[in-house]
Amino acid sequence: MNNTNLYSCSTLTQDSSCFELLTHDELALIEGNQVTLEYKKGEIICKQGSYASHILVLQEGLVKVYMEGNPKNLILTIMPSGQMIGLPSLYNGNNVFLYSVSTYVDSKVKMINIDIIRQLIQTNAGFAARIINVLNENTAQSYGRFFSLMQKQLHGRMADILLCLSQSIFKSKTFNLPLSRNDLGELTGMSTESVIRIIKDFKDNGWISVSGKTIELLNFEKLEMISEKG
Amino acid sequence: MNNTNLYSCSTLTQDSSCFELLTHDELALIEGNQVTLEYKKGEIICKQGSYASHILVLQEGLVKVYMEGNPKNLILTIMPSGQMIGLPSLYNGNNVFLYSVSTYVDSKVKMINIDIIRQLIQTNAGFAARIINVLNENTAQSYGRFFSLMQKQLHGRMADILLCLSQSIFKSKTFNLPLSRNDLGELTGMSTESVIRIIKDFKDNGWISVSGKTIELLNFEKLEMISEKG
DNA sequence: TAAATTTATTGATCTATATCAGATTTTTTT
DNA sequence: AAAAAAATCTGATATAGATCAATAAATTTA
Repeated sequence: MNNTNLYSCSTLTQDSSCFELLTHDELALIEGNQVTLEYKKGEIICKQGSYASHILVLQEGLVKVYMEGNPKNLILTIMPSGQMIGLPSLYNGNNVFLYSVSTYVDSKVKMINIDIIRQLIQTNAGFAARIINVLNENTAQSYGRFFSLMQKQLHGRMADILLCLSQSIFKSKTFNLPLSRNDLGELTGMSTESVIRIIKDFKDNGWISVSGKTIELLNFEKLEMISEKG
Repeated sequence: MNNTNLYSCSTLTQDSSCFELLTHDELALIEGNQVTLEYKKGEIICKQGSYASHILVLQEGLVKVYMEGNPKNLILTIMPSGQMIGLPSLYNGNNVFLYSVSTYVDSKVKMINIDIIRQLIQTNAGFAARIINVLNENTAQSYGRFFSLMQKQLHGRMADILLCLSQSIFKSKTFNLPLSRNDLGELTGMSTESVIRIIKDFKDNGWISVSGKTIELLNFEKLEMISEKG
């Protein structure tokens, strides 16, 4: 079975492609019912449980999408720019955000009135089809993570996340990671201490190198093997 | 936060409501590109990784939707009749089933050509909107389960599943459960032995009664408390 | 620049839950 | 109905990974 999607921490598509199919008038409708806001690093863009009046489009930045738990949260996904956030709230049953979203770096977010999006879905089938694609890509990604978190042990889960960060988010084998060890724990479902021990272990084995916030993947094959074996 | 959705093992909506919005011609198109098959208890309806040529509509029966793992599978959801299965494969990136589906009881499944569904989505925006609703309901459900499995201990997870089976699937506090202890383990992410021990524990405390395949929930408040506390 | 706070790290200990092995019971097959 | 196979149950043991506690390093604030 093709495993490439299975360790994803994020999706790949630039979701703004949804808007390509809109007419001039429809785009104008969106422009008239939208605000673009700037958020500083660490700020909360939307809060789980709050009324979802808008769909978010991340124009610039990097955010985490997470469910709030006590004492630990669960990070569902990391999203780079281009992604749409909050689509599950289109469903009338969840007129509330299923998750919270906060920024890792300074970010720019376009917030589009959710009723306008609902209206466009009802009138422009091509647009609706694109939205379905985005939702399905997210579903595929989240099942992959679900499986990874439920069935693999710490090393496999950490390998999954490192590979995904490299391949899907930063698209480079070296990247500057604005996540804390605690965040990595909430992403991989392990304690902060375990994150530290496993990263140290990968480092001691020469599979990655770490200096400050910069991580470099030195041995992809080995990491993929660890991901595979669980 | 409202927690009622969070322990769901399944969704609630009768998804066939999607088809209400189709015209006579569109329904005829579906009828012409569909087969209805009967499956015996325990048979596999679709296999993870196989080419997804059809969307499934469960007409009668009860199935499990699961990801195959070694040595244990992960049951994503239990689906009663009325539900559509395989929608994530509408996304061109996954023209393959993300999961396997097999029956718990004799079942009847309508299999609709996936290209016809794709076509209807492109031409009938109301239909597309209904599909989006179904996808979003599934997403809400799967995030709830994700959270439950990742953050709760055995007792909380078992309470979640029992409450969900009672409320969403069987809609009765007494139900005949065609799942084995092993299946319950794959649903709650625990070993078969742990399933047995926790059920025994619930029984010894008088919160449920078990005889043969029949389970009765005797103390909802207590089970909800256990689900809440994790 | 110093003080305060947050984050990262390490080692020691603990515990929830898996694993294993064997005994019953139930179901299926012959 | 007997035999075989599968599922359930129980107790004993093992272990992956959490938790705890204390230190060190890095940020932030004053």
